[in-house]
Amino acid sequence: MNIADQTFPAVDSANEDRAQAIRDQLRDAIVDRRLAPGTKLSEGEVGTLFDVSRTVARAALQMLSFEGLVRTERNRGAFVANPSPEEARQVFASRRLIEPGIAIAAAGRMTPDHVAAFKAQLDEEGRFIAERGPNARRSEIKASGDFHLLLASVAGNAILQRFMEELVARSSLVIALYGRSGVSSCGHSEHMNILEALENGNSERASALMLHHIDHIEADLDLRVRSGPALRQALEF
Amino acid sequence: MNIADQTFPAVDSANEDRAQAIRDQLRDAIVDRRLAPGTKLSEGEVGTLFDVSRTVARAALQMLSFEGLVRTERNRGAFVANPSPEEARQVFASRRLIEPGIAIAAAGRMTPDHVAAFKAQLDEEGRFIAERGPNARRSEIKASGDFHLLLASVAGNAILQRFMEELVARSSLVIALYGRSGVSSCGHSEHMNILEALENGNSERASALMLHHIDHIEADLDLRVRSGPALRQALEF
DNA sequence: TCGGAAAAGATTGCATACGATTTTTGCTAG
DNA sequence: CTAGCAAAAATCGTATGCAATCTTTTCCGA
Repeated sequence: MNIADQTFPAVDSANEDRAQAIRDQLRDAIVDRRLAPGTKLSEGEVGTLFDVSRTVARAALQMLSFEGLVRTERNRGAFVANPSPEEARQVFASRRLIEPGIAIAAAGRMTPDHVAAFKAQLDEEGRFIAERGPNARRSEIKASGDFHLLLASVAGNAILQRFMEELVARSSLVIALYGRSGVSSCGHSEHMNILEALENGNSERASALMLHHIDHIEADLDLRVRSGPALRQALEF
Repeated sequence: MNIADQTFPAVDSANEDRAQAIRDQLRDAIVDRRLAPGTKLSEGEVGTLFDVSRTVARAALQMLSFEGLVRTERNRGAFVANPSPEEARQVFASRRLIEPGIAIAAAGRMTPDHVAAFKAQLDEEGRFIAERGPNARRSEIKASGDFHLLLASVAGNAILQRFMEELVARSSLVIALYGRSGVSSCGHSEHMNILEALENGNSERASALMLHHIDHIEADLDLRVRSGPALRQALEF
């Protein structure tokens, strides 16, 4: 897949930082799997696509590199990250550590508005599952991640929220690379159970359900190294 | 305090990214409190000090801004971060969530080499506590943070390790702003207790001790807003 | 035909230049 | 002497240019 095959909506929020807007667009594209792992993101190309100079494009790529979504090699350029199985395990180990705690924090802060937001989120999730086709599948993965991000925002800790954004984005990459298939519908019902526990203020149950949920997501991955890892890395795929 | 009052050793690791080297130097200076919260870090000044162009200096400042050590305002510049009490609470809430888990992971991976490294680390910590003067106090805070970073490295999760680096650095800022005084010697003995539990492979105890340790550090802070928060912010101090 | 070296091309790293925005300075009127 | 405004200085945001490095192509000899 080539980045030039993609189209990006114009960057509208003019007053804000342009680099940040470009980063957001690219991140969405990566998380949505419109940009496959390993895709080269050259500064010039990104700059041309978004109609900015290489300076700005470079800044956007640097941000993505900090988030672990892009890997940069000196004098070679930036590529959509290609997480190794080990990295994948670490992503999920981090989530197992953090998300149950986030669920507990969120359980203590749920308002009716929050509940409504979750319900809307889960509705959308359900719609995408009902649909078929690769496009719906992408949206489904995205929506599934958004549930976790919504939870993090309710928890009210900006630092953890930012970290979760990174972990969810990287999880999406990992699932793209190592996912088998039929996890998502199962994940949907788990999300609903978690919301139920949150509504009831049952933080312990929400936390436990979250832990199992993460385990289930990871269990759906096939983290065995496929060919020789050296070969795989040499071929950059 | 003015950044120009500081001196920075020359950037030696030539082949590596210069921006990264500058970031490391600046981070050390911030964590060591040689650069006080609120200090302006202008691109030009940083560039001149390290003998690079503004382009490189800007990249270094952008990195620090991602780590939360520097706050940048559009068209105004970069300043050493001035975390609010709320931010401070979030930093420690994050640490309470993560570090006990890191202690458990580390307990299962301790080798004799690790134990030796910890002993050396604690020795150094003890030396700085024995010394007096503001310089020793700085080193003491730094060494105390290094204990937590060493633990994170033993835990073997690169993602969590990077996150801990951020949290420890931000904690140092918070302590600079809101710390009372006599925590560190107490912290030293707690570190030794944690190491003992780690050596014995008693992960539960290490985890519990870590949690209490973080509570103690936070309890030593005075997070009441001093004057009107708006005024304080307006004065940028 | 194949292997390898050299040249051409592409891309990054970095410095510098210029317009835009903010901050400071200095002057004038009250 | 102070308030307010205008000009000057400083600083940032961004584009662009050049050298260094990497990649690809070309060409030549075996």
